[in-house]
Amino acid sequence: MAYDPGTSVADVLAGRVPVGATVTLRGWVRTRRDSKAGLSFIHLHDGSCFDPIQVVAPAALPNYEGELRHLTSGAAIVATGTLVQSQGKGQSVELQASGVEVVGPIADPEAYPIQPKPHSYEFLREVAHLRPRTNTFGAVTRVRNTLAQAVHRYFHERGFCWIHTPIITASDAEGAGAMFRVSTLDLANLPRRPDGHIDFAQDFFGKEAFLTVSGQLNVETYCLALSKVYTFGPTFRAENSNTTRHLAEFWMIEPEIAFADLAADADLAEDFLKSLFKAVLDERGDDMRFFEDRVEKGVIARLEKFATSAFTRLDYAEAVRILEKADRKFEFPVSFGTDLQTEHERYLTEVHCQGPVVVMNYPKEIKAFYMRQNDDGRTVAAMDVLAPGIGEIIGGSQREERLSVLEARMDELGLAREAYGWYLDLRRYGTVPHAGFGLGFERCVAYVTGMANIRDVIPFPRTPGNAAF
RNA sequence: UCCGGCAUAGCUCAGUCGGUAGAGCAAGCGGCUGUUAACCGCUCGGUCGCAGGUUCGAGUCCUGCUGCCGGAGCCA
Repeated sequence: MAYDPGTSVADVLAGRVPVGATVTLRGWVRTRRDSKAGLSFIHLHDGSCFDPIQVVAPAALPNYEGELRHLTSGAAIVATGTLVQSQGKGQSVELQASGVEVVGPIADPEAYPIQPKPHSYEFLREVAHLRPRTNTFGAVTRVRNTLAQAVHRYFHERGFCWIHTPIITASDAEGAGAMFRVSTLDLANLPRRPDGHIDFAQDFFGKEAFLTVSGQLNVETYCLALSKVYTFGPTFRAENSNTTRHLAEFWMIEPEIAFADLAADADLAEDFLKSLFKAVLDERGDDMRFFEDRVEKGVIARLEKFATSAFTRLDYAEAVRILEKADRKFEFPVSFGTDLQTEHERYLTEVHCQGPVVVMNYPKEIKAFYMRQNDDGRTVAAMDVLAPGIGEIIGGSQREERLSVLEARMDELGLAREAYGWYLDLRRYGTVPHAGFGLGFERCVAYVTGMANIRDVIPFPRTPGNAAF
């Protein structure tokens, strides 16, 4: 039998239910106001859209005195009635209730943490199981969902294949950051080899295993068979990072395209980001108006500008020249060969270009081994997409597809070729120029919503010292 | 990890020169009103983060610890 999704508040407020119709709405109480005219106004939300619907509960209802007049924020109710034009201001339609069932009352109203008032984000992180009931977190959640759907839609429509790269990796070839160990060994009684080292041969996988820090190396294998691929899944970094833009567990999107160079990679990044932001502007106008009013003035205009104007593209060397000529003192001096600091990225995006910037062709010394060496011998075909207010949102590169060049670079860096056997095979058998990038999904959500802290755009943030819930 | 800041009622905060605790909101009761961040009155609500120290006396000054927040580094 077909699933009946029922009627949502969004259906009603969007006009998909005619005035005069009888509807049943299910959700949670946001506020209740009483009128001695013999009725109560209950704002009901069900998460389907930003606005709640006003339910008018007449005092004549049998459970009015006993239950409805005592409803407080957070109680779960089922309201049935007639959809009518509102007699009051502030909403066009409302539900004239013929019955309101209290499904889940609030056990102790004084103890219920979510009050109809502004809360600090710090406090709401301590009640992360209840914060999705607030305006802000409802809006963030819907925007996050719209972005996720838009990611898959963008790639699907362009013939990309979604590759499910592993979460657990026993490959010691990642090198993108500190990793979380995965083990079933008894920590209190570790098996030892004769030389005293831990005997990982007795561990679950017969060798050391970790949570992935990136699906890139794995997804390259499918790229060199299916041409256009991407990953979208959780990744893990055990870095002791305590900032507003780092999480120990976050979601990353990593497309990889074959027969493509760095310029194509940058085109993809720009086109992709723009399509995501357009989707949010098209689908979540209600939530974006809230972010505009209460979170960050100007977010909507910023997104619109982002979605319609070309990204500035700069060579790293050119970026360095701009910074050297900048009419401003930096804490960290810039010169060719140094990595760009946060203050430099901010100057480029917020002052010099006043918009997103793609910085390309970095010195090879500050970039990963797999990035393709340019003909100048000192730079690699790497790019970062920098966004005003958030910094690096995308990092990508053309990959080194030439076996001898890749092996030489690995030797230079002291990386053991045996550990990368399957990765090097890709360069032995049918190698092609290919490129890709990684987009931190939460950074994207934070940028779109204007939320200042990445811990507030993921349901249950994991950071050093904190894995509650 | 480094630097800085903060910790007082369920929440957001005030608390002067060191003299034993305050407001708004929430919650409860009442009043008023087609209300909408409602309004008015009353009530309930505190081991001032923890442990020491100085002092006749510490929310206030000092030391240590813990937690949180911001910035930096690492990166997405």
